[in-house]
Amino acid sequence: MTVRPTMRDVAQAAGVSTMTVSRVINGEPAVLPETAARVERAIRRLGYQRNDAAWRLRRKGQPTLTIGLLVDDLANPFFAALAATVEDAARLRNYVVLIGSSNDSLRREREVVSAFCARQVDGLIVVPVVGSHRFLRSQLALGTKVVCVDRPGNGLPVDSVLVDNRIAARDAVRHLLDRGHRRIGYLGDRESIWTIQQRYAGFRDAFADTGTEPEPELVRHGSRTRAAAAELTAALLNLPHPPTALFTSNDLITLGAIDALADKADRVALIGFDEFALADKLTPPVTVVAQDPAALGATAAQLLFARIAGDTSPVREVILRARLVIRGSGEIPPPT
Amino acid sequence: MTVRPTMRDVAQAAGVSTMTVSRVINGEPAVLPETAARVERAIRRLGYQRNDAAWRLRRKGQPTLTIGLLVDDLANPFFAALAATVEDAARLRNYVVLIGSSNDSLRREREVVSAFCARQVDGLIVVPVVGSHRFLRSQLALGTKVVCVDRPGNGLPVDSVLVDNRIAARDAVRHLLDRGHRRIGYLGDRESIWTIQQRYAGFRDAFADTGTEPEPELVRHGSRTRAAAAELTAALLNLPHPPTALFTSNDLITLGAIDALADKADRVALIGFDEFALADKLTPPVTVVAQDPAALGATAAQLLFARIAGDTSPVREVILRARLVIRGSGEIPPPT
DNA sequence: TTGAAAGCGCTAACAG
DNA sequence: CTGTTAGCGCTTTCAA
Repeated sequence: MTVRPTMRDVAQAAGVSTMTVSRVINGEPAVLPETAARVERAIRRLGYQRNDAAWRLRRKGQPTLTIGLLVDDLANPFFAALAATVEDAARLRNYVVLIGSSNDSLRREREVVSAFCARQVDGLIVVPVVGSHRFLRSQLALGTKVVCVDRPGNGLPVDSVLVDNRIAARDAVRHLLDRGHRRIGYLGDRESIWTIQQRYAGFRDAFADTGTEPEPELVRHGSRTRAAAAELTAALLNLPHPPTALFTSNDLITLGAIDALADKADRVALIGFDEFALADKLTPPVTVVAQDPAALGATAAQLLFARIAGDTSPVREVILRARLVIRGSGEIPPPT
Repeated sequence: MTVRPTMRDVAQAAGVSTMTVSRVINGEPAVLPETAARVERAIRRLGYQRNDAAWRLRRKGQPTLTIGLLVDDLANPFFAALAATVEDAARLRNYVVLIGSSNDSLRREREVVSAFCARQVDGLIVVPVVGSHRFLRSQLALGTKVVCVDRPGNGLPVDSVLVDNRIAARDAVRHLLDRGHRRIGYLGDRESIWTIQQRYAGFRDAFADTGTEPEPELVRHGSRTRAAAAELTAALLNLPHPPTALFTSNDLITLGAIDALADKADRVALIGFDEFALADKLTPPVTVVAQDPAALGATAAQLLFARIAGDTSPVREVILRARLVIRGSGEIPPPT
């Protein structure tokens, strides 16, 4: 609980003025090597460290070399992978990363982003919750750079990095339709989430392309956990006229569906959105729509640091492609 | 790129002194409601936000309400889960979290921790790399609270939260020995990592308990990736006299071993350290030694915030238990 | 109830 | 090469 020594303490100990200490610390050449050595000894002896707050106060406009990253849920491997690449990109540029999870709550998003901004982050990478982002807008006006990732910024004039969720979902469902499935179950997360909306739209698109419509009783929205998804899946499978195939709207829900399928896994087709570890090792191996969270994070970081470096080009929207990884579960034919 | 308005701008706009603005901002009662209202209007109009650096400079000793969290690799689900609970615990206390990965490099650990300390974090939760932590020690002296998690602090006088790796590994290997296995392969991560050392020691303990020793040719250290682990596993399986069982020292390595086992999975027993998603869905389901990363994170956060709040009790070491989750792969008998 | 002056720890600008 | 002065944006102290 020692008091941090100040520059004055160092100056006194070295018998010089604070200016000289400042010069030594900032590596300015105009100091006699002998003096510099004396100062450095004093610094070491006292364990002096520059007071960052005072430094930034004086040399203002200096970046804090800190960015904020707000994801939906850090415990989700998808966001963890995204966060890890952002952190990598940041460290390469001598930046550190403040991290937070919104858990899909606008209130929490606002709280966390405000806390980040109070610490004067130079930029923010945000997986935005649906809703109004007035507070983000005011931060933008103050010069904080913002990039949205995974979901668009809902009217916010900022760069964003997205995945072609709708097309990828459509292609996946078309893959099932092509194999003769008609009764395809849809298992979705909360409808308020943009990516989920897109994937559901793609699900409907695939049907529309064939001039048909999904069976309403096979569409289940709103499962937020693996267990909830398992329950909804079980309910679908227990229908008098159950689905012959399932499309699940994210990794957690895919896991829940797998839980519920159990010994029916080789009879009901399944395509899940999101790659997950060991998908290739299950029986049958699981066909998925694979996104690349690392690419999302890396691209977002690249855009953000370009803006921080002064890039003032028009707002960009980068769309990354997801790809269908065919493994077996999606190729199970409907019963004849 | 607007310049942030200062308190003086607000004071000017409201026709008062900066002191009055300061009082309004800090909610001091001694301000005429009418004046306060005028000031508040000006604040809103200019989009004023208090300059945190200046504030902390003046009211010194104020906490930054920021902690740093350094894990080995954020992309690893184990550390992601740990990080998520730390972040939760922090937010409950109005704290934000700076995050970083060391990737098992002492240099990176030092760089990241230094960067955190330069931002005056109130505390650090660290998964320490092996080696000397002199720089951490100097931070400790300056009053920064530190808690080590997952691995001990190597002589650092700080609280730590660990898992009984050695005992858990011994029990797992004993489980294999009890079922008649003698040729048990060991697949390890880098030996420099404390947890890995402990698990290897437990592996040897189990043999020692039966008065035997592991087969040296079946022990392979140093695989740092899933692919490397798969290669080493394949090499073991291709020996003239291959192992009848495998013990893998963490999740990544377990996955690699599973890759390599492929169609031999129902003939070679396997117990892996670390739980992983879908372990129960593989064929055969995988017996694991399960740790609880959320409990590690929560406990570490609890200890850290207690210290930050002024707890000066003697250094504590909390040991959490890992437990053997029996699923099938670990119960495959040796060929007769 | 409000304001003026001083100073937190540091550095820019100028002297010497 | 080194020191002095002033002031970053804010709050403390004291006076009005």
